[in-house]
Amino acid sequence: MAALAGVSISTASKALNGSGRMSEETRERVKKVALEVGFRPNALARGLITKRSFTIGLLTNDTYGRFTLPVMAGISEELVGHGVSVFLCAIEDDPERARVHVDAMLDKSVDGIIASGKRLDRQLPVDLSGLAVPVVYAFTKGPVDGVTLRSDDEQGARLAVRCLIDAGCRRIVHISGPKTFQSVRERADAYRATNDGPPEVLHGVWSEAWGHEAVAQLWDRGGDKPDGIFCGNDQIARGVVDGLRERGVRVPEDVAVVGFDNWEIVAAQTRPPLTTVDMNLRTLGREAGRLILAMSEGREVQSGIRKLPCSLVVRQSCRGLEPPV
Amino acid sequence: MAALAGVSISTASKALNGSGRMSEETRERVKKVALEVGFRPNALARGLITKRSFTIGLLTNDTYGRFTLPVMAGISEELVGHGVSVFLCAIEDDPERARVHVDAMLDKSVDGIIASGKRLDRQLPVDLSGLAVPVVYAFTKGPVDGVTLRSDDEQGARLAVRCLIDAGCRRIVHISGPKTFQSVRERADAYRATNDGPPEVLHGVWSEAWGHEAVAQLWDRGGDKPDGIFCGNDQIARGVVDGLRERGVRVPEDVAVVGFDNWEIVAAQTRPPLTTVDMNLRTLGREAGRLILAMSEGREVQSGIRKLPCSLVVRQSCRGLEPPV
DNA sequence: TGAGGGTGAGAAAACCTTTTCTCTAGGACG
DNA sequence: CGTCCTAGAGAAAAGGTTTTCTCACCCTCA
Repeated sequence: MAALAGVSISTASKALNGSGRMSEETRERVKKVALEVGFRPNALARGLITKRSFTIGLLTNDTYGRFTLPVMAGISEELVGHGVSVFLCAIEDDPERARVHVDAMLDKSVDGIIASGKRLDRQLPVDLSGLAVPVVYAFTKGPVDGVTLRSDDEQGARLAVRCLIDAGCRRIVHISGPKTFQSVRERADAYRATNDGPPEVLHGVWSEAWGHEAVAQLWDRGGDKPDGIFCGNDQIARGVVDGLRERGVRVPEDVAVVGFDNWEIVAAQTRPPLTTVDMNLRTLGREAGRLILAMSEGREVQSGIRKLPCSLVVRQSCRGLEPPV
Repeated sequence: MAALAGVSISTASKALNGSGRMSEETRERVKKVALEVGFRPNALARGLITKRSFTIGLLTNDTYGRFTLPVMAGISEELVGHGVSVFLCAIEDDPERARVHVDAMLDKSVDGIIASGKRLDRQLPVDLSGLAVPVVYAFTKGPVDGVTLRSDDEQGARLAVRCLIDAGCRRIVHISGPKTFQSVRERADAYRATNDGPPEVLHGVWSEAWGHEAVAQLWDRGGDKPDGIFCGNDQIARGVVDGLRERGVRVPEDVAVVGFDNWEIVAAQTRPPLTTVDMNLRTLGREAGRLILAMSEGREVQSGIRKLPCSLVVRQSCRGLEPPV
């Protein structure tokens, strides 16, 4: 113990924590010695008395980590500087597993829990309200009186449609996922509100195959072909782009395409690479971290839903405004 | 405190932990009361005295989580039943960040650290040897005297090549990633050893584009065309399959293709879906969990490298043996 | 009947901090 | 010269467990 190097345990503690009263000289001396011997206060003992463990839990049902991973990165980024570590608990959609994980976290007196998921309109299969610790819902549905963070899908969709319009598209079609998803409806609504031309929305599943098929539907029927396609996610967009290429339709010259999600592995590998909407999940994670920290420190945080803006990542499938010559 | 319901604190503790001496009746009574009042022993206090925090840290530099996520799932799956929670620390490749995370974990007295990564031949940018806690290296390079877990890439590659041979391929080419990767060399060696026909290995980068280009190289030159292609990973395989389809070559009828990684999002969405080698990372994670648990409990674990077998996931790009009629 | 042994259970120490309280000097002030 | 105040630092309690020690009691055996 660093106290061996001059002072009592209590004085040492106060010196290191900047509390208590003592001469500046004593304080400095203690700090110096602590540094020299590499003193590490035991977080368990500290937590026992301060009631703060500098630990939070992240609960998610997103198996692929497509959404959770960026969120996690943001949280961690925000919190590690405050000495807070994050428990990651992947509960598939199993209430039992969720319960076990939550119990384990509670046992460890986490300072807070962040619930995260893969859908904005589904709750995790576990009830987190009424827990003794604060909870933030990030990219998953929370209770009405909870603190919820989500992406602004309408704004993101507007971004996408505007990009197509700016690229000169006159007839834009929206190919999206199942209508049962709230985000699908929101994006479609924003599409309808932003689009100048005749609106047309095709619903299917979240797969490349559906993108293909949708293109087939559009091109095999008579009548006008679209010159711009706004896709509900990047997988669909990839299917669409592949489908178009196979038909000899050039992207973006003949038809411009915009995706949604900015899932690198899909968006960047598409030929041509996808222009797509990024939900800024990392930023969302940072914000979640900031909020849970505030709440765990007892600061009051306003409940309700916060929508964080999306941004557009311009690659080659839609270039938007031509650069001024 | 549950002790209010009958006995002293010490007796209660002993009753719940199955230690100490007391009548069976007392023990049962305490347990019953504890259950009724939902007694939760404080893990901090317990950890303070037992020197076990029931907490381990997972350190990874795998940003996409492609490898880490299954490993993590396995670890968690194995450990949650023992009441152990997992800190996930994503350090890009930043030694400074790694240091901070490791310090945070050490402060929290983790019972062990599992180091994980995205390459079998690269160490994490932080030195974990000489730490007071046990360390297991899972899917990343560890020190020679460390406990290391990895996939058996040679065996996996043999599986792939055999599948092609069984499908009747006479001329199999191996299209893989950069020669600087140890796994690339191992897979290539296994390919050469298993393949009957003339060996041909093409090295490039880990991308679909390279798969395309490799197909172009093979088909645009004169001479025999391969009838089987073993790819270094699924992204290359996807590029290859797409390239073949665009040339009107049928998969698997004309050319059978096998990938590596079983990265669902790529393998399952390819047309046709990829037959590919799965490294069983979840199992690897479970094993890592089992080992770190053993080590944290003081049980001796033999150091060295353990290779875990891969398995073949048969989809449609190579069907292997035709089913007996 | 008394000694010795075994059984059941509680007391208390220990784990490592933080925090509050107490104590000692020394200085200012009356 | 005595009193009061303050600065500086240590003593001790508290936090919730586990674990070792101790104690009381009853039973057995001589």
